[in-house]
Amino acid sequence: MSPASTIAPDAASRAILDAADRLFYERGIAGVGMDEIRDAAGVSLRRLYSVHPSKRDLVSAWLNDRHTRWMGWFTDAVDRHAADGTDALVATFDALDDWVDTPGYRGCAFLNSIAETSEIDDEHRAIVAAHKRSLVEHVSMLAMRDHPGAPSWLAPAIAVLIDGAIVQTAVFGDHAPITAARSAALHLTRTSEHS
Amino acid sequence: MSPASTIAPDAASRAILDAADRLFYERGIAGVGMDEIRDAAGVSLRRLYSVHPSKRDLVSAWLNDRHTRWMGWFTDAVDRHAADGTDALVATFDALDDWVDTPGYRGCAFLNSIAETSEIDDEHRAIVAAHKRSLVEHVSMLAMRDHPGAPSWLAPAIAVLIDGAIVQTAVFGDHAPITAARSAALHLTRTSEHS
DNA sequence: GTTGTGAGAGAACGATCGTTCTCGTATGAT
DNA sequence: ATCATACGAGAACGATCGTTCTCTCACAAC
Repeated sequence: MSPASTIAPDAASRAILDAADRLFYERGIAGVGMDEIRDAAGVSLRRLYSVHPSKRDLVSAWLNDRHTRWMGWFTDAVDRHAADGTDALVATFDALDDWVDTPGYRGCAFLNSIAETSEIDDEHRAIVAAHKRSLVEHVSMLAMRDHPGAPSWLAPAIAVLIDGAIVQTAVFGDHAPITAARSAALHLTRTSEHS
Repeated sequence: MSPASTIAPDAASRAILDAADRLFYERGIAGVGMDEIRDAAGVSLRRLYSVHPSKRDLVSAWLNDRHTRWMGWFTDAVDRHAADGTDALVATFDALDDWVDTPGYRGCAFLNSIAETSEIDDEHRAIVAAHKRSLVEHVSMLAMRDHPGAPSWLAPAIAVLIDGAIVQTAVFGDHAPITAARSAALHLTRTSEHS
């Protein structure tokens, strides 16, 4: 049987990362074999290993790729929800509301990935910590822009509410934690200035 | 070589659950083999399987056991920190502060366990959801007792802050998220009555 | 046309791990 | 004392999976 046509290198890379994203996110890293990534990406195992020499490497590449895509989506979604005058810090929870409705929602891929990392995998942990730091920094930027007089704990507290809402919605399967977090954020942004 | 003396059944059960708790929590469920549980518990594989017919069963038993022990510790720690007049809802973060200093802290064992569960494991998910519901209910009880006039979103928002603080401290490795969450909780409990 | 290179298909290998089986022995009943 | 049962020790089995290897063919250069 003749081999299937070879895909262009960059298209193959994209297909691999897309397959990794879908499978790793929905079933966990340990729950997906390289064979399944190969099948879903439509590449050969040989090609897969030539692009990512190990599963660890593939996971790192996936996390980095997802980081840029998720942060892009998040900042856009917050801007969109803040466009009608909603406070940007409060709008972060409207963005989360959209996300949770996505089919296959399973919480935060980054938190999930370190939770299942047995022993210490410094590389993956570092990527996850950088991602979360990114999130906290974006929230801080919004807070400094819209609430310059707010206490210094406001932005990190909003970030804590965001992560808490993400994990609780994954556990409970409903929007209630986001709704409660949004109410708290609304209250905090309205009453914490100059305190 | 003569076999080691057989341990009494209930002592063996306790040793198995203690070993499972230490190993599963520190290295993840998939990262620990039944052989290691056997070694750490000091029982034979035969006995281990006679008490828990499968690893799944052992994980369920471990989660249930940890649930009762963790909730007992948590409620006690909150009471202890609230004894000096600190608001009970705020004291939850003082309790978390103690926990995070524990050597080997790796965040919430329940959240970690569902994060690494590939596919859908309904049994474990149900235990985790029940645990988190328990936590939310305890916080609600404290809120109704000490802040009867508070809005209905206060207790679930505090619970979101608790879970967010737990996961962020695990990611960042410092107390900052707990400190910020505590400040937010303090502000919320002081200003949200009757609103 | 010949030849060399790169890659697809998928078998194979080695390690890990959940689970079961075998064997030998200690213990308790008769 | 004999025998049956229970159980510890640990080998063995089977499945899974990350990784590599082999075989083959397409295609480009000369």
